[in-house]
Amino acid sequence: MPDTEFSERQRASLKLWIELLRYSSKLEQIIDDKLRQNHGQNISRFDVLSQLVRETENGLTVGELAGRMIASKGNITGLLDRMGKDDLIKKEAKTDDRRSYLVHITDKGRALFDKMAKNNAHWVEQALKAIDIDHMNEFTQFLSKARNSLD
Amino acid sequence: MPDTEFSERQRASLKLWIELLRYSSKLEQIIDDKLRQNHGQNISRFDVLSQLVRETENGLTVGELAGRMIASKGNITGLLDRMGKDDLIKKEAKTDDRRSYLVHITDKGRALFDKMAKNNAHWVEQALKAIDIDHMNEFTQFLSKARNSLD
DNA sequence: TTGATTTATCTTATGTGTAAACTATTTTTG
DNA sequence: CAAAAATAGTTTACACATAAGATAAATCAA
Repeated sequence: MPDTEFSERQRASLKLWIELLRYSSKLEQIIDDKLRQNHGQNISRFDVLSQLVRETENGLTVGELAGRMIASKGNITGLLDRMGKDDLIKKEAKTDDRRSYLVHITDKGRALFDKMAKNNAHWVEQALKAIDIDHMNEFTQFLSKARNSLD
Repeated sequence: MPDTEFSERQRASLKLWIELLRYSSKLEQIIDDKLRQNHGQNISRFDVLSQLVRETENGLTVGELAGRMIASKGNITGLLDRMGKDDLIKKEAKTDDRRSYLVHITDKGRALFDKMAKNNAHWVEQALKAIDIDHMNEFTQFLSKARNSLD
């Protein structure tokens, strides 16, 4: 992208955008690799489990689950099918709305999630070890505000 | 993820990680949608073209191109095949190393890229309009340092 | 120089993401 | 109430990502 055609503000925006892409995709790659190698799962599956584990009693409908997922919402049907085959989640028909299904985490899914969450916390901490804790908190706040202004 | 099991540093790391995932995936989604709707391309294809446009004279080998890509490197063969069918890039056999291929951008690819880059700069600027320019630059520097420490 | 190793890329199989069309059900509207 | 619209989820087709293994060419080592 030849810089000369753009305004100062556009140049700064593009630089930030590219750095953000670079950093987040590298970080995501690191964590995704760890999850795959150590647990045979990826970030999407971890995301599904972490949403369901908070709603152990009631479960979530497919739509609610999709809405809460961070990374992606695409092909949730297929993702849940595969996770169902692995006995990590289960779906049950909803009685009051027969279009809808409730998704629950299984005991196996919960046990796996507990291990993954523990390891993940360690890997994330390692990946961010060069950043001091005050900068981390400041950065987190900044990102949260920036995200709200995206809508 | 129940917070109570983790140290303060782990909690801060996890929060930052999740905010970063949320923000960057939302931003990526916005830009990806724009590229798809307006140009029928996605970020990976934009990434390929932006790498090739800098090397118009000599082109890049498949491996060099994969190494420079920001988002992903997976299945570059298939991606280049599809982009070749759309006449956006072309591959030629390398004479001095017959295992290798040089990838070039075509005139059509360059014309498309110029339009995409212009629009993209506008969309990125819009998406980041809530952040003042000093914060952007500060944030960019921070990310750049943080990324270097990931290795 | 020959054989072993490395390198560059491709192939294959499978998992995952995107979009559009479709089915079944529920809700809204007249 | 009946027709129309909205909603929940699936299906299909295709694009793209990941990983393992294959192939061919280049390089290294004995």
